[in-house]
Amino acid sequence: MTELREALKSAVKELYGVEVEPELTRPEEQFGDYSTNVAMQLGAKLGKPPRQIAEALANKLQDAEMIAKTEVAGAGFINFFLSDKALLDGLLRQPAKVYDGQTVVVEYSDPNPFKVLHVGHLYTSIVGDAIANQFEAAGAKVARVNFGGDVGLHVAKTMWAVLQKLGGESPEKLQDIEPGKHSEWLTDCYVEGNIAYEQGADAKAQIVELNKRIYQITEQQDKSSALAQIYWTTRQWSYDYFTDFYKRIGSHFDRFYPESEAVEPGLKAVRENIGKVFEESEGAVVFKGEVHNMHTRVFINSEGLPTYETKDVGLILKKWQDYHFDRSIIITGNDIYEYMQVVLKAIEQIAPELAQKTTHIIHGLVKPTGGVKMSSRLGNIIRAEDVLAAANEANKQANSQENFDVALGAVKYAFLKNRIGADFIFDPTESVSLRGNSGPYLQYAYVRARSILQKSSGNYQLPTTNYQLEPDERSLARKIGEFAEVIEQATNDLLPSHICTYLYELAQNFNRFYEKNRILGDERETVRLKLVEAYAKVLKNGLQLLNIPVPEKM
RNA sequence: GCCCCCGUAGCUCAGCGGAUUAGAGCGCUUGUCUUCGGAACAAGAGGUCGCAAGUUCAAAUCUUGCCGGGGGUACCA
Repeated sequence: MTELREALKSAVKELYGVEVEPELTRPEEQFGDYSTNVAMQLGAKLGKPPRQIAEALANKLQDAEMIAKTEVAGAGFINFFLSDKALLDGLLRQPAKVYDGQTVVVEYSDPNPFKVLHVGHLYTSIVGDAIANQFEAAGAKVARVNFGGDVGLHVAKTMWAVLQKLGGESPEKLQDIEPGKHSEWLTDCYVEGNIAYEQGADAKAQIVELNKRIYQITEQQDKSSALAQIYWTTRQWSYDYFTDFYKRIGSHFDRFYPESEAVEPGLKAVRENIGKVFEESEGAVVFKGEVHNMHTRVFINSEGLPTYETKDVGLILKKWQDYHFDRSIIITGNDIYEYMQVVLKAIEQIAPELAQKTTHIIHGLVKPTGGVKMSSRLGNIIRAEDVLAAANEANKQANSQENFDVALGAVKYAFLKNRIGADFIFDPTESVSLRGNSGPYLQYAYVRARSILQKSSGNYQLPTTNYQLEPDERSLARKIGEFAEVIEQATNDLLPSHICTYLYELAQNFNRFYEKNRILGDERETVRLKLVEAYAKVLKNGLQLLNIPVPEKM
């Protein structure tokens, strides 16, 4: 509520000659629509009793057009009750475009080619989509990017098993693999290769050797040798599998950065800074973290190959080159927190402004319960698709309907409603319930609101003068009007969960209204329809920001 | 050992410096309505906000220590 904030600022200036940036919060409904604690802050500064200051300010603002009344409470809070007109005017306010004209790069999901997508990837994808959408709503030009290891030990492991299965470097034999089974086949190869690496000394040596050869293939852009043909073909299979999956969950990326592309810029930056930022130790190039109270990490290993650290350095430089971002967000699991701290510290010494513009968001673990299968064959991993399948199945059971939009909405909402950072438990049955705090509940809420509007005459214009809201209408209008602030807060805190909490509270508020008040056919139909319309719009808007499907019918 | 994250009702989680009574969902108890597609609604039981100090006019929220759980700690990512 910028007008109120401005009015408050100038009142403080006029009365006390001080500049303040007053804090406005949403108190409990009984205490008003907005509340401020400026009087307490000023009290300390001016050496006057806070309540006295509060009284003076409240008095001064009493007559503003948007204010119905003011109250002073407690130690010196000022509570503002908005006029009905101000409330209705604010109904469809949109979040402020604080990122207007800025470019924000959001990196998330980051699956490795040649491996399966697991729950963790699903989680970052969902969180990343929501955060990217929020920046867009705040006016930013957003680039959604995805980083993945198309080179490295896991690739060599997979490739080793691929060669075993093909009986040598025979690319033509890849045609025998059924197209629908490509990703599954590769996943099996990875598992086999991994076992071989850990168990057999010969295999291990071969895999290490293969690793170097694959680096060379990407470095020299070799597309013709037999191994290169196998590599590029299977790599493409993997990317196809990702693309299909993202399409299914409604994610899209502007750019995939394969690790192989980050190698060169990364190596260059690290090598140029040996002696300055990095140092040689035991045949490797390392970053000494101890001085910064961090871990020491290897950037170039004793084989002369870049580790993930160097590729991450290269990636940040590449992102900068491609986008000249004002802000860069990286979303990963929290197991990588300290690792990323080291990378960012190293970047800070190479290109300080890039580190300063970068924010690393970490999330916890998803722990699925009841009905989500774990693949023991793949090493007790929970695949992303297994989570979706479980939700779909739960939806069939509970709501006797098959609707992937509902299952997907259920999973997304269940993941997003938790504050990012801590681990949480995912229960498919609960996620899909039409009662309680769930995605389908909100989807259904929207469908029913639309249904009311469709049955109506379509006339929901407000009278232009002398309208007054009844208490229940007022309460609903107040809640609807919070939307923009909630979005702003969520973007500021990088917490989509705020949006979930709000949407659910909004739907509950509507329920209470709907239970007691007739809409269609009532003498107050037009005003009420106006509220329903705004409510439906806000629900849709909010769900879309979360990248949750918004069905018109269920 | 050192470092990071987490610890709020029986369960799953919000709240992350402000309001007499710390919230929601599920589960439990009682009541209401022949429902604009119950997405029900109303009332109730249930909490030493892990423990202990400190900072503050004000602490679940900030600081420190401890306890419990998870993660990281040189050539994996």
